[in-house]
Order: sequence, then structure tokens, then C-alpha cells
Amino acid sequence: MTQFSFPKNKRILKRKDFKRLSKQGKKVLTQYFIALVTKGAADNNRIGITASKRVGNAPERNRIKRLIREYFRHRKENNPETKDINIIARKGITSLPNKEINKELDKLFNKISVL
RNA sequence: UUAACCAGACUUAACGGUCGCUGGAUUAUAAAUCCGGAGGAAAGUCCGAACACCACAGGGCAGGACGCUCCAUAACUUGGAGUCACGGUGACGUGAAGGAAAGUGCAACAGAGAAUAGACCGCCUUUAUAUCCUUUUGGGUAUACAGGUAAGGGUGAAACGGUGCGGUAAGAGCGCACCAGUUUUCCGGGUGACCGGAAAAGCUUGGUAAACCCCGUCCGGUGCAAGACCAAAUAGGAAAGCGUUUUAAAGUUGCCCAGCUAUGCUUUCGGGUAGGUCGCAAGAGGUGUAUGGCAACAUGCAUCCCAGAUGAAUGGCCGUUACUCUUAGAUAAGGUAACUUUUUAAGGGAACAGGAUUCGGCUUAUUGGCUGGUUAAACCG
Repeated sequence: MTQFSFPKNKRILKRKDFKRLSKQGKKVLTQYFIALVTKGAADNNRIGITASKRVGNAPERNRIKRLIREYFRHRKENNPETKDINIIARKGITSLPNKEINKELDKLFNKISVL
């Protein structure tokens, strides 16, 4: 298993998990994201991404999800905790280019690691 | 050359590096290798089907959709070729294009009058009054009243056929000729819508049916979250076995066993949730070609296998090369010039948009150039 792989046990895929996060998770807010964080059930960090129809049309939502996944894939080894994180994209984000979105994600994950 | 019209195919790319995601196959085990992995609209979910389940003897009413002709198709409200009407100099475009002499309704403003028409001005006639001329009858002008009149003016999107001659007090299809239109009949062409021609009739009937309506044709419902199968845990149900308890009932003189009831455990059964598998990718399939057809399309042959995810894959970063726009510069060629071609540098841009059972269409969104055909105008030969 190489360092940057991103198989399914690193992702949150089940509706139950998302529901648990929305009930129990702590909220972290930035301008373009909301993150819900709890202690994880698995033995590594897991991430889920929510981009509702309000964010934009399908290609735009795909772009946001792919960027967040790539970001998490490259940095998940930096902090070896076991958190479940659900990142919810907010409305204005589709107007940003890719590099700006990465900067915004830096801000978000700094706030999360403080928790 | 310029300005247009129509059709078609394509589409932000291509290559390299690196890190990944997803389906499959093979090794074989938790990894490696190999092969696949978004669109012309995948969109809107607007039509038509396949497929699945439910309902269903047959017929009618209601409701809805559609409405020129022939052809194509599994089917269609779709497509092709035509007809007719309208628009355009033209290529061509647009059209829910049956019925208004079944019935009902509607028509702002203007106008006298808007659908078994209508006298505002005008025109004509009678009568009365005034006045003038002539002065024998009579005639002219003005006003008023009554009547006639759809020629002319004026209004309007639209005024109840048009032109001419006759006719008349003035007029009028009142009569006649020609023209337009309607209906009927006949002849010729076309599979047909329809087109061309001839005759007769009554002389003429306005518009609106995406207003009600009438006529004709068609239509059962729900959608892959359809539906089929496998199937934990928990609760409850049924059956069997084992154990326990004591109250009530039955039985017994009384007691015990059996039985019954209650309860616990185990097993089995069926229903069935989470979850999983199938449905689900070889098809009304694609490509090429031949034949038939104006074409849509059909048939034959060859060849190919081309996404199957499910909080939902098809991507991120770096580099190079093209495409295009703007700005600045350079050189040569053409040109009076504006400018065009070539080239360098810097900066920017690349749309609309992403499968979710599958096909055939329609509609809508949209970047950029490309190819072919056609029309009009100008110039040259």
C-alpha cells in the first residue's frame, strides 16, 4: 500500500455515517466550507464530501469533489488521528479557480487540527 | 470578391512525466500486470416504444391527444417526398393546414352603421314657407317636415363582389357583357392531397374553431426506487421437543402422572427489515460496402464489442506543442492609402454541460473553426 492511495475504507460512503455526523459532529466554519468532525469509528481518518445542488451544476460539483479528494489524499498521512470528517461545500465556491480552493482547504484543515 | 441561404461532420485538444479513482481478466493473494472507462446535446423529462408488475368478457359515456396527401418505421404528436397558403429579388423559410351554407358566442377604438346591416354628409322626390325670374302652364334658390336611395365622401383590421354599358326621379345584380368567387356536373393529368380545362346554376354566402362546439382517428394504469432472488439482528406469529410453576376449570373419594393453560429455552417453518445478488450492457447495436429507392429507409455481405458507478469512478499537479484574440515591434511582398500576408515577444481565452434500465425522436443551451452545395449583386473573360 503506497502512501498516496485512497481506497474506500478512507471514505465515508454510508448514509448512516453521514447522519451520525450531522447529529454528533462539531461544526467548523470557513467562508466556503462547513466541516463536521467526530471521533472516528475506523482506525484511520475518513472523509466524506457533500455538495448539494445549490452549489452548482453537475460538472462543477464533480470538480469540487475531485479537488477535495485529491487534497485529502495527499495530506491524510500528516496527522495520524482517527477522525470522521464531512466537508460540505457552500454556495460561492464554484467561482474560484483550483489553486484558490486549495488555499481555502488549507485554512479549513488548520482549524480542524486545532480541535 | 462581397452579402446571404441550406446541409454535414467535428469539438479543448495532442504528447510526455508523476500521484490516484473505477469495471473486468490473469497470476495469485491482500498486491502486481494487462485491457476498458461520459455527450452532441449524456440536459429538459416533452412525445413514442422495448421490458416489468398490476388490472382486464364485450360495449358505451366522460376525459385527453392528434387532424392536407402518400411513403418510411417496432412505434410516434417523429422522419422523408409532395400539395396548398403566407413571407423573401432569390437560394429558401414558416404553417395544430378538417368543418364557419349544424348550432351558440365574440369583435376594443373610430364610425351613421360590425351581421335577419346601416341614412351623418351627399343625391332624388312630394308638401309647406320665404324669395327671385318668367308671368299662361311653370322654373330656380334657401329652410323645414316626410319619404326614397348603398352610386360618391368620411371611419375602420374588416362596410355585404369588381369594371363598363343599359336602366332610373335618384339609385341598386334591377338587367346585360367581361372578370373574381361559391356549388354542382363533365373531360384530361396524378397512387393521392391537388392541378389544368369546359359547362350550368343562383346572382354573392364576411372574420374568428391554440372560443364553445361538430366530424374523423387513436388512447388501461404505474415506472428499473419496475420487478425477481438470497437473507443477519431484534420483535411478534405457527408447529414440535424439553423444563418449571401455581391459580382457575374439567376429572377424581383423595393424591400422582398424562392432558389443558401460563411461562422459559431450543429447533424448524413461513412472512420479512438492514444488507447483498440479479435485472444491467450483443442491442429495433456501431462501422464499411453492394443492391433497391428522389429520399426517409430496407435487404444482403464483411467486420467490431464500445462505461456500468450506487454519498455514485473517468481526475489532480508539472512540462512541451499546436488553436485563437488583444497589445507592441520587425522585415519583405501587394496597395495611393487604410490594410492584408509572414514572423517575434508579452498577456488573455477555449463554450454549453456530465451517464444512472435501454432504444427512436423532439425541444432547449452553446465555443470555435472546417467541408460541400446553392442564390443575389458587382467586376473580369
